[in-house]
Amino acid sequence: MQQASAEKYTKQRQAAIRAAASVFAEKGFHGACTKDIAERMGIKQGSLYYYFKSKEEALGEVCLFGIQDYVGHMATIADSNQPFEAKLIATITSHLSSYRERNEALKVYNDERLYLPKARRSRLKELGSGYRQRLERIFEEGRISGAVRQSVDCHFAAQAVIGMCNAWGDLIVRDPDLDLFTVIQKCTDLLINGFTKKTTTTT
Amino acid sequence: MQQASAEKYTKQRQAAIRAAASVFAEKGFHGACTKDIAERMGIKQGSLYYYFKSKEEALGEVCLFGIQDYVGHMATIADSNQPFEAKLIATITSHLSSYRERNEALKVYNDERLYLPKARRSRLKELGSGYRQRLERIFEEGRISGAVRQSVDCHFAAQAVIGMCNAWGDLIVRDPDLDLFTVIQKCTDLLINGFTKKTTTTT
DNA sequence: ATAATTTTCTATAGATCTATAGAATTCTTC
DNA sequence: GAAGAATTCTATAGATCTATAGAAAATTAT
Repeated sequence: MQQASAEKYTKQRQAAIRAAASVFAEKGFHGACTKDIAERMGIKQGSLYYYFKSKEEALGEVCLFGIQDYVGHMATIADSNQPFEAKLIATITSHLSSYRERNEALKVYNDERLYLPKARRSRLKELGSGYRQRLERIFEEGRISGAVRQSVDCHFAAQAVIGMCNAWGDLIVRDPDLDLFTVIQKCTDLLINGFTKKTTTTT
Repeated sequence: MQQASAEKYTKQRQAAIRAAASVFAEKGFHGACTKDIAERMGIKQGSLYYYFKSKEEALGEVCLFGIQDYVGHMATIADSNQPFEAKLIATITSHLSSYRERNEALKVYNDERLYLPKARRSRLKELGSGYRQRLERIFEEGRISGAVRQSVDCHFAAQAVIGMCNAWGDLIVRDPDLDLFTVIQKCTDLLINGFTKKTTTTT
């Protein structure tokens, strides 16, 4: 009668995950009720449990869906042979594109993932810290190759990029007319060159 | 018998607000229950309603408490006569200091304020957008005075600073041993000079 | 068409949570 | 130490929400 838990990604289950993402994004995990999610799918509350064993499982799936895309992307970027600036741009592009495409799930990942029980969070944590480590590594390599200033703290730099992307992601989500390409350009310029007037001295 | 709603800031009420901040920060608004808050104060659930008319009022007070400090600070900074860089440093210092001092309330403001009903949110919104506008103005003035590059988009720059401060705030909250002064230095350096190698040409 | 499988429905137990009322206690002030 | 005010307590109504069981409907395979 029940199969749920088996991680099949049928079209229906995708729809369930998206519905959950949408409701969680709007009302938060605890604020949302399973009835809302079911209704957004056009089914009744009880039927939702055909797709998820529990409300928490739904949250877990949404979070995973929210990040798996750009986290996967990061592995490719980090392992590529591009110079520092190209890697940075690729990172920002990937992150901001995700915001445009699956902003709801991403918001849920950012805001609600801590409400998951530890057991369910571990996989996410793995992915998240893999992302951060790779980004940090990019900065370290950039420093070695001379593209990044010596005084830059790689740990803080990575955190800064993530923070900025999330802040700009908000703008992107709020204003659907905002041109993604323009945003990416502005952002990378800011990060690479800083605010103040400088002149490049190509090393 | 009841006086609650009157906005008295007695010591007890401050304690109530801090207790609420602590619980909301940990469990989120909907995830927290009034019993948790009361227990953290050492009183029973029902007694909490002596201090707050409702759970929502508690959230509102916590959010206000979380930002009023550095929002107030911003007015002073913006109106002062310092040059651009000094204003930027003062902004970051104020923001990050707030994270160290009242991180719980600040986290609640960031994460939970959207769950407030519109009526109660308006005052917060006013404060928040005042902050943002002043910060944007600082960048505009900096551009006029020549301290900020022409290609910098002030709207995005302000958003970036806010996003970065919040991301760094996370680090500060997570690691209490982190020296605030060091963090502020690293952050401002990153913002002012960017990641890549440049040489200053003092205008 | 019949059987088997998948999906959805209804109804509900069991749990939890907010807000209130009114009594009981502690603190102030004269 | 008695009167009045402030604070906390107990008990509860009324509401809401999750998860489950088992019947019903829809879909697919034989």
